[in-house]
Amino acid sequence: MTDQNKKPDDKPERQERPDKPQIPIGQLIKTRIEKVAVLREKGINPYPYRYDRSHKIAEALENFDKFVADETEVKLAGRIMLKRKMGKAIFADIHDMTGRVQIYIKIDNVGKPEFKIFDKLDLGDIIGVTGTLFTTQTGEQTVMVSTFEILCKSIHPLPDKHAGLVDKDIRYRRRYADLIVHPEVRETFIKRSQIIRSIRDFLNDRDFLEVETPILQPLYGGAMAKPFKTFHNRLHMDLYLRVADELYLKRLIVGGFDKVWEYCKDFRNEGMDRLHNPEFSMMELYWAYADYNDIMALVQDLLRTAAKKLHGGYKFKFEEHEIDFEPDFKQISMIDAVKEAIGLDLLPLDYEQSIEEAKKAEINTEGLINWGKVVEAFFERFVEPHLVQPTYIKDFPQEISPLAKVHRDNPRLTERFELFIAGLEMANAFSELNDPEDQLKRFKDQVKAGRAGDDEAHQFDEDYIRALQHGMPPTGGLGIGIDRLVMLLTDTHSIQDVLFFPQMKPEGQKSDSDTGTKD
RNA sequence: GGGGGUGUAGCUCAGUGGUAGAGCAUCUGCCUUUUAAGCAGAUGGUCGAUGGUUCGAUCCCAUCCACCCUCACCA
Repeated sequence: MTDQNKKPDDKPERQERPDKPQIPIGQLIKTRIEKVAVLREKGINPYPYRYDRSHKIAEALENFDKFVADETEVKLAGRIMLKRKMGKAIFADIHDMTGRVQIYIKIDNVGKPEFKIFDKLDLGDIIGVTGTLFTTQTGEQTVMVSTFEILCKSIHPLPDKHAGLVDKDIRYRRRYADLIVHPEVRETFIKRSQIIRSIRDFLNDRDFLEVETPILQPLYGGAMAKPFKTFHNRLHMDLYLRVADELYLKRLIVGGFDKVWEYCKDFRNEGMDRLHNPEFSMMELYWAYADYNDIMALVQDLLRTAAKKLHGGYKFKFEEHEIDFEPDFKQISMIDAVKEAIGLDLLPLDYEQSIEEAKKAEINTEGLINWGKVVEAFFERFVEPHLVQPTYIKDFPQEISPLAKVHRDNPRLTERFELFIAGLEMANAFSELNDPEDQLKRFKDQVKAGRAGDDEAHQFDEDYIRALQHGMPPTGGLGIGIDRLVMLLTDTHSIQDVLFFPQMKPEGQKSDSDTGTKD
């Protein structure tokens, strides 16, 4: 976290306190540490270097009949999740990334000393087993273990084997434990990876060049948002964590790259809730010689591709909705959408008239400093919550779209659209403003708005104007919120559940007087 | 920021104005095809923190901390 109050040469605070370890060394852990010592005394390394698996668990089970017939010896590895001792035999379940399998250890097969070692193993230990496959009397496919190796001794007990981890706070803080005991959580993140991969493949197929641009920026721009601020000691200057990649990517368009995109983390210093995390993932893309209509077609293609990859088709469930990507995504202008919803045409109104209408509609007019903001407020109030099936809302007012090109049919509007699905804002795109004179004027308007108290107004980026002066071809640009896309496609309600490590406050410390915790 | 809720064993949760309980996990026995294995016994807690009321507080009150839900504001 950056902190404006901190002096530049402050050293980062130490998080851990060695005298007070965060994990209490309870009796359970003590017992396990003693087991580690016992293993070492027996000449067994509890943390060996490698293990040659012959198969993943799922592979062994897929070939079960064949392997039984051939008496194929398999070598599997995984974490012990359940253990059932039957006197001189033990059943256990081991898990790897692909699945689970039951293993069977008999004293007759492994010998008494080895059997005793296995008997002392704990839930959570990682082992490798060698054996053949068979089916038990109750019909379960099982590995008859001939030998086993300890691959990692686990010291910290796992959460309850049935209930798992319930406390959301602990699940996010100890995601490793959450992932061990909740396969469905693992599944969500595998899907996340598949979605990102399908986007990457889609763009590669269309000759978009994947690039990287600065995260630390001397000026922040490309989105209406409050930034995180930090300080570079040697340069002795403030830097900002990017709120968007936009202005750098468009500089690359100026530089002659026709199609560029970046998969990136952006940072916004604003509220946190089920849709917002201070750092989040975006995909931004810029396409020379295209306009926002081309981008609409591209987005529809891209989302269909991702949905098909994940669901095998274009229909899927999200919360109580069935989302359908099959029909062409609906398009409607923001003005028309409001008109359709409440019968009010905002287009012919001037600012004062629009404010009057807003008051009549009981919209809070605080901060609505221009006509564009009023239009947006009407849209958010009366239209946005009802957008379930994919809908392009297009032609945003100019005042709230400082980087978008003026609409070819109406100078009050811009060629900009946002895509809404299931009430979520999924994408934001424009025909990019490439007229340096107009961009200069828009920046000046933003600076004015900033002085008037709009703390999300754009900064004036002189070098960006200079880049546009060199000439940027007509360009269509796009940003897609990846976390929200993953939420949509995995039917997940909260952004924290599609981020491995969502932002959390530091873990609670003992609030006694030994530390100056107040600051 | 407003409203509501929660915080008790490693995990999941009961409970009471007289300093605590269950299931799972752990430890010790018995059990060679079990599967949330079973049976018998045992260990384990400054009951979120600090103050107050009280003879006595885990319980009542106040403050604080953390988390969850929700409204508002923003992406």
